[in-house]
Amino acid sequence: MPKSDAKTPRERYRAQVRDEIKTRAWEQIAGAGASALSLNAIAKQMGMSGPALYRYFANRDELITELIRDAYRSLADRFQAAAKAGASLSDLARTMREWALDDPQRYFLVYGTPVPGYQAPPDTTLIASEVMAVLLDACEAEGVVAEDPFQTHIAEHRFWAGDHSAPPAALHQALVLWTRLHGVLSLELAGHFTGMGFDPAELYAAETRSLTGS
Amino acid sequence: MPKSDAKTPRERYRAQVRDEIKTRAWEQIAGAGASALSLNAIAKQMGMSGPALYRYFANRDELITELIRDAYRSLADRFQAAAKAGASLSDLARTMREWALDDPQRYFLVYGTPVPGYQAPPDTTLIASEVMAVLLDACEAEGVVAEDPFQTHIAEHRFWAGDHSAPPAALHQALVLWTRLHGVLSLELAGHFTGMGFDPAELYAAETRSLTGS
DNA sequence: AATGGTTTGCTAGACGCTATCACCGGGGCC
DNA sequence: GGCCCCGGTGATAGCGTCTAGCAAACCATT
Repeated sequence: MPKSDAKTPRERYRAQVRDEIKTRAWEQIAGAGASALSLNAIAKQMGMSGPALYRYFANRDELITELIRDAYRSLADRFQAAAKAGASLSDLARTMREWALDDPQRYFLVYGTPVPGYQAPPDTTLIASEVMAVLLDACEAEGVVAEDPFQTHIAEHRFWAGDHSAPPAALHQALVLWTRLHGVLSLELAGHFTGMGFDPAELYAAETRSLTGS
Repeated sequence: MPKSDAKTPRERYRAQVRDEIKTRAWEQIAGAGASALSLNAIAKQMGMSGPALYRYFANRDELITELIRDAYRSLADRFQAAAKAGASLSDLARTMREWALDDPQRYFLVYGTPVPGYQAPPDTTLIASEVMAVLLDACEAEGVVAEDPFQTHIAEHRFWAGDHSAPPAALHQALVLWTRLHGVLSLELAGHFTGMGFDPAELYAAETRSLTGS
């Protein structure tokens, strides 16, 4: 985490301040959502006055973009760590849910409502493909999705899978895993299940079973 | 749509102005998202000056809440109309997607990232249960979900289904239909499929098939 | 037709936010 | 030591929500 590659002491200090700004930003976001992020408030919390922050981040968008990048990165890291530890498909599903529940606002920063004008920087889509690669590996190993006409379509449009060797059924399985888990998670985190009475974890587990054969 | 139940001409004018405000609000939201909604800008567009709007809506939150209510209502209306026309499960799924694609920001207003502090007014959850009731009817008629331990859990927590007579498997089917469709839709509308190459409609159709048996 | 209360819209302004400017002071570097 | 640049400050502009106070229009009643 320190990432202090020891260049000039100047740059170390700079990186340290940037990190603290991001930490405070996460605290604010966790409390009131990304839309309520106030650079002024962060500066005041850190004991310095408004414009000083702009020495470290050009504007609000750049800070948020950085936070999004970090969020993506943390998801990819967890996935790759799980994969390295020999995680099964249902382990990956569990990992996904734990990551989401750890910090719902972080989840929403990645998968939530986009700002119409906003364009994700290319490196985040690259990180997203790392996540997808882990999923593809696992699906190739233990996929159980049924045959479907969609698989002929996906076989002809497998650009997004890069040079991964997974068969069409595995591509289908990875997409479906992604969308189904996201469907349950996002509705749960958005609070659409509150007051309905059942346990979202059970539904999530059921969806996981439907994709792994228990 | 007019809803002009002819009371005093005063109230008719008032309702008319409120409607125009909401119309402009929808235009703004469609263009730049709900977070960019500016009451000032709406007022200027309508040829009146800022604070005059506050004669019609107490504050920004009240306006947005009203928009959310309208959005919910439009979804419920479409679903009930489809049901009255004898729609099948896959017809309902198609209805859902059309409603979402009609106005993505309207979809996000209902199902998107929530503001942490915000509490939905009770009548919106009531409208949500209308939607669910239509889904339950259809699932009871032609559900095909596999047996799963989740169904014993949902049988003991069927509070959300009200006094609907659907068996546990149908409850399960309705939930899964909802979450799976939402999973594909929200990722599609948020742009997470752009650049991947395949057609989201095909994936949506595949998910629909997985829940209706072609 | 005149009157009085209500409703509506206006301007002025308080306050917070992002963002940018010119202007210092102190620490690193030769 | 002397230079310079980096990081900080206050001032300022612009936009946002929202309150307060005032003039005019409206409506119902007498």
